[in-house]
Amino acid sequence: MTQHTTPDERRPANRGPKAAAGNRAALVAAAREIYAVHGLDAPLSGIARRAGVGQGVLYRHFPDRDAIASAVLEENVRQVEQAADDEGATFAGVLGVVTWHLAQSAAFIGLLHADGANGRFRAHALAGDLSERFERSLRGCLPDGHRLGAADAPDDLMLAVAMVSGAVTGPTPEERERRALAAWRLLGITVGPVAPFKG
Amino acid sequence: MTQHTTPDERRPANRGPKAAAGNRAALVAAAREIYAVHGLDAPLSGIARRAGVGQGVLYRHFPDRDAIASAVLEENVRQVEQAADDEGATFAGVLGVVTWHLAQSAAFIGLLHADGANGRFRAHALAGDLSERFERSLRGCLPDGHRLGAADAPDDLMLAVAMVSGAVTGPTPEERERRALAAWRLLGITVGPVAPFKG
Amino acid sequence: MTQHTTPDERRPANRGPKAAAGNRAALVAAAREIYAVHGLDAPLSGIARRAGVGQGVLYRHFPDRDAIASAVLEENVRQVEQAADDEGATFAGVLGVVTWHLAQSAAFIGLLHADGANGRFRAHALAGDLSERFERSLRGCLPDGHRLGAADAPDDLMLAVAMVSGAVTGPTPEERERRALAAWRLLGITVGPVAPFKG
Amino acid sequence: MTQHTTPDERRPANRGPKAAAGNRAALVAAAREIYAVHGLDAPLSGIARRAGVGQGVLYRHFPDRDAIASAVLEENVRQVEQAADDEGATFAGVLGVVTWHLAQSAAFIGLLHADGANGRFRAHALAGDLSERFERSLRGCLPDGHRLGAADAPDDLMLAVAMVSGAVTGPTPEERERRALAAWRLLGITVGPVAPFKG
DNA sequence: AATGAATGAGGATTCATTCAT
DNA sequence: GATGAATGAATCCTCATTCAT
Repeated sequence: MTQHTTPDERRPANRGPKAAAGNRAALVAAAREIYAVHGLDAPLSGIARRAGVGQGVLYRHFPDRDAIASAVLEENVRQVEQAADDEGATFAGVLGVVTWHLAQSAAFIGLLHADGANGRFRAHALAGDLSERFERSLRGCLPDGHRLGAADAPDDLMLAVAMVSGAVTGPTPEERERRALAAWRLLGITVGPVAPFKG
Repeated sequence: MTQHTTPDERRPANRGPKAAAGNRAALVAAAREIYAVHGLDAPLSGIARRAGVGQGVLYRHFPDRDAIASAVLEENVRQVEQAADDEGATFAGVLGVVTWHLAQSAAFIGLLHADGANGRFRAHALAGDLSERFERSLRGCLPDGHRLGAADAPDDLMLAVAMVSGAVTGPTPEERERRALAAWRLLGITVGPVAPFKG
Repeated sequence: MTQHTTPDERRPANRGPKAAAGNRAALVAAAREIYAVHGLDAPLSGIARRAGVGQGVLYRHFPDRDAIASAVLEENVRQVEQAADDEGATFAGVLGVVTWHLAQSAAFIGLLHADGANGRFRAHALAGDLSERFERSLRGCLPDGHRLGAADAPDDLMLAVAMVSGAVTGPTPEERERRALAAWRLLGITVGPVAPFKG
Repeated sequence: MTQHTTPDERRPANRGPKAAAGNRAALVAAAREIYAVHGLDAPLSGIARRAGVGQGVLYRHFPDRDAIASAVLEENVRQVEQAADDEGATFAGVLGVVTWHLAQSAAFIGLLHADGANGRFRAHALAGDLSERFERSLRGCLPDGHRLGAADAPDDLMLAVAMVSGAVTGPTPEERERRALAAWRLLGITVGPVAPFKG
């Protein structure tokens, strides 16, 4: 046994290396959509198909299942960071951005507090890194004296996010947003306008 | 000298109909343990193996994947019902039982507000039924004027449970209990002793 | 994502557990033939196909690639053991049996001195065991004073076998037998009739 | 200010035609090392990577898998030829060179008597050519009356080489050399110093 | 009623080979 | 000429599900 391929006939066109960046973006976008519908365990082949690329391209860009999930999450976290770094950023404002992402992407945050306990996501370096970046951004705009900033309960901030995130279910972004807002309200936390961060 | 044609190796003995009930229980127990370790997507074969029965028995008792998950959940819900029906039951007391189950079984509740949005559990009749029974029990001991019983926010009760449940992560029951209690505290809800219901 | 099967239509008949032993034998036979043609790296799927069973059956009987290779080899080794254990067995006679197996199965012996150095066969417990059994049988009928039994060169016996085995190439059993006999002759070792062991 | 449209990221520099010969040599060297570790079935991509060139370069120089293997072998054969052509060359001396190559490169010789029977190397023109050159060199210094030069057994020479080669296994060159020498000894053939040919 | 083997579709992953740049 | 991304077929392996015994 030496090989196993059959180059065969004609190929559907090799769009060349130029396509690399575009392919990566397409894969992340596809993954986001697939995750929204099928969850994090969705077949990778479906992601490649939706992105319109071959299976191999997916593996070239993302060596394993977690890599692509992290890439999806990374985009969310970056938006939150930008919102938090923005001049005049307020805690409520940033929470609005967070809430928007929660509503858009069922997978978001779920990843952040993933612990592998139930075998889902083997928290690895990147996930941990993202989680820290997310927390740092949020904590950065926490006003003095805010109840989530109590010195003797340092976990409360992320716990609250986890609670809201855990309550976010529903088939549509609208329904998820509604539930997220209700959850923040139950916690007595004020949230700004729910919207993506626009520079 | 029982049969003289094909001794047929040796079967582990067909323990007869009497074993049926025992098998069912063994399967549910096995499923609970497997779920705790491997999550809800664990191979069904592993459940049968741990229960010490053949694959066929699993299918005899539970037609599909959800059926066994529901059976596991059913036991949890029944305990909550019993706690709620108990004489002198208090809301805080029942929440203590709920919290105990949350801490024990990562799967619990997660199932209750599963909506299929993330592809996990195709909410079907049984799950819906369990959810209703759970909610009815809880609401039944909600004292007048409790903040989770506001007439204009009927969803708040289950939303709060979902929030706490969503925050419950961690490798050990102890850690999960700790987080659950912290979550109830953040919500300002008083919880009684965390323990299983003992008739 | 929960499942991934589509039981679909009608199945090609489940021949039932009775087929188990037959299937195992068919797999070993198929593997032997496939190995002869395509080498040890031949696709496992081909073995299953030739045996007329599903892929899963192969994996049920043989957990990994080495397991089936060992099973093939085991049959060869057993014949050699029987030949050696036979009353009136002579060294030359046993070598005749060994030579017959060498000529029949290109894979045989190759496995015995596999060392994984070139990444082929990860010598594992079973392979080691087979190798020992083979050597023990051979050494058992080595006459006193035979040049392969020199006390100060204990490796010579297996080395000689490896040399002959290494020289055995060729498309047909006849050609391989011819070369094997020529090799023994070069070594100055007398070999009995080349034939399988018949009890 | 060389081009102003698409700077096109940054290519690792096209080192121009002059690099071609160097690339070829690097590929052969890389292949030799890879083969030693991973065997002849090692991924071609690994060879290109180790050589520090793109995949395309490999295909430019070597149209197929066998081509590169042959190129590796060619270097070995050339050394043997040089040793044989050297003034005052002796059969034992050339065998020393052969033995050195056997010990260094597990792949060597294995290729020479490859016959495709075991699916490894589809003996093709080049391999056949190399085999002939190798045999011619060896036979050229065979002294009259040497037992490997018997007129009625013309195959004995290459058969002996194949036998020794087949016995050469082991993780280190030292171990392989030890076994090779033991094999020659069993054959009663005298071998000169084991070393590469130095002009 | 239980057992556990068989089935085979599905998903993961690897790599030989092509080809735009 | 070189680069290395893209392609996708092939293979591996797992499991849900059926069913002979």
